[in-house]
Amino acid sequence: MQENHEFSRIERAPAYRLVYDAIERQILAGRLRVGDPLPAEIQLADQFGVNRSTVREGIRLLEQSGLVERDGGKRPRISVPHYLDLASSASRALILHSVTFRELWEASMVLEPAIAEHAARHIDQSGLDELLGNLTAMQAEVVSIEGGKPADVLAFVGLDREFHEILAKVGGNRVLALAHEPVTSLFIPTGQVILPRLKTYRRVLDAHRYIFDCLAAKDHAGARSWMHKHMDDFRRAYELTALSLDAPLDAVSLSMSEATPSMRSR
Amino acid sequence: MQENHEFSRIERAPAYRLVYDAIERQILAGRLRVGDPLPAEIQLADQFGVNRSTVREGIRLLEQSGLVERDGGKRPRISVPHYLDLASSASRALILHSVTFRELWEASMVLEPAIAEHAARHIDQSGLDELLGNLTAMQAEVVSIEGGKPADVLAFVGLDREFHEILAKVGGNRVLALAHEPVTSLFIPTGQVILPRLKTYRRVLDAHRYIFDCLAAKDHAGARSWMHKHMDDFRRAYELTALSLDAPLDAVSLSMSEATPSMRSR
DNA sequence: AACAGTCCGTTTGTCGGACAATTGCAGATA
DNA sequence: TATCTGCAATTGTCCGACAAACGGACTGTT
Repeated sequence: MQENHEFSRIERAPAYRLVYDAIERQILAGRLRVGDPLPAEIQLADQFGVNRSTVREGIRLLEQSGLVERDGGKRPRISVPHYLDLASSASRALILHSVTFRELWEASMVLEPAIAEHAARHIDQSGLDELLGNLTAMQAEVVSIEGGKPADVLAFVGLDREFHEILAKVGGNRVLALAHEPVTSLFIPTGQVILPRLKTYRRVLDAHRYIFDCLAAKDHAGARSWMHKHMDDFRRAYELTALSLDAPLDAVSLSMSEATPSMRSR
Repeated sequence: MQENHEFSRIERAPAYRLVYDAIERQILAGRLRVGDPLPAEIQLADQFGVNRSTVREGIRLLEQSGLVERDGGKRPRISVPHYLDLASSASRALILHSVTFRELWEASMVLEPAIAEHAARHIDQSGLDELLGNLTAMQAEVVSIEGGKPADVLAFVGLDREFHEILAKVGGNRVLALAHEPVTSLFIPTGQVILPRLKTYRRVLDAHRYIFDCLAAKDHAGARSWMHKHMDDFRRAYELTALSLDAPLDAVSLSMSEATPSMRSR
């Protein structure tokens, strides 16, 4: 006969994690505010009753989760995790999970047209100016390439990415922008492979221009529709390069995207 | 006249971050494979030529980024970041950025119908069974509530969330699932507030049932359409509770109701 | 008064060493 | 063979120490 005592699982988290949890709660509860410097390690150690080394390990967890930011040798400050950090983690995770191009493309067929539509509804003059700057830069690239110069693929895909990121930004919906960011990140290395082979530079530029025209005219249906075409083009190009839609994006893609430095500068 | 020397920013990363970078590269390059135990700290310290404490701080960074997993007191292992970890970071970030309910809802109007459509295209019998189990459990809840019992709101929203997560899973698109997860997470606390006030339990159940019927019939257009209605319902309910669409989601929603564990218990 | 240079306390980054608790494993035992 | 036992390896935590960098006060110059 057995006792029917039910013991709940004993959780014995290491002290450094408890430190992390405690500080995280203080931040989320607003008792430690964004921008404030973190208390000195030795003070935290005293308050928690643990060693400074233990506190430091807890702070590393905070640091990696984006809640604490060290700006040079200065005092670390409380901060809010930035989108781009999250997005790059997400991209890395997706690659490690062997996500296929098809999944990526399907997601972009959902997200990108919606983002274009949102952008058309909310864009203002400064957003249009920003897009226009991007378009003229890309135009210059295309003219240069068609003039016989060797294509600066890296610069081109950078502009491509920038166009889509501006769109996500001016839409004013940060949830969509966050969801969209990893998709863009993962498209970039693919674009680097496809563009030099198929030389569809002008085709990309034209698509961006059509979308821009719709945005300027506040034609959200048109923006959505053109973006849809633009994305579908990308899939066709991918297939034309004899790459399988269902092959996982391999680690090579990641190493290439790592080469492009984080856009987060300050 | 100015010299046009361009000095690139000097980056002086601390040693523990270099340790992190080095190990991360080894993992991404596949030289450290998922599931393998991490080399012993002292060995890493020897190889890198730094102190063990420094290595430990680097490992904390890996741990928080999900690349290393400690399973109880055992040797930490290489792992791939799991979706749910990323999603919870994303949710937290969105709340800290004071995202509004409107943004959340707009994103869900994009993602959820698309996910429902995908699910209708790809669902198999086991997925249907899983959904059916969820539906019957929710049905039991609703019957119990309508019978006069006090509503177990927590259990109900848990089932609600489960329904949507199953949908995202059976759709087979991990990019969409990942994008979807934070949205679901953030809807939950909102649901907890709305449901007891408006008592729309049966309405939710009915919507889920309609969606299920469409999935069973592989009617992807119907699934999309019903999900669209379901989401729109949610917005209306939100408005009926006199909450503003454009107020930021309160940080209270996120705060885990958990007492501060004692650090000195040792 | 505005400005630059200097000094000093504080804080972080890193080191070395130490020890208890736990895990994994190999050898001993029934 | 299956189980127990003891040892080595490893992690978590502590202690103490010191160089380097930062912030701020103080001083001297124009």
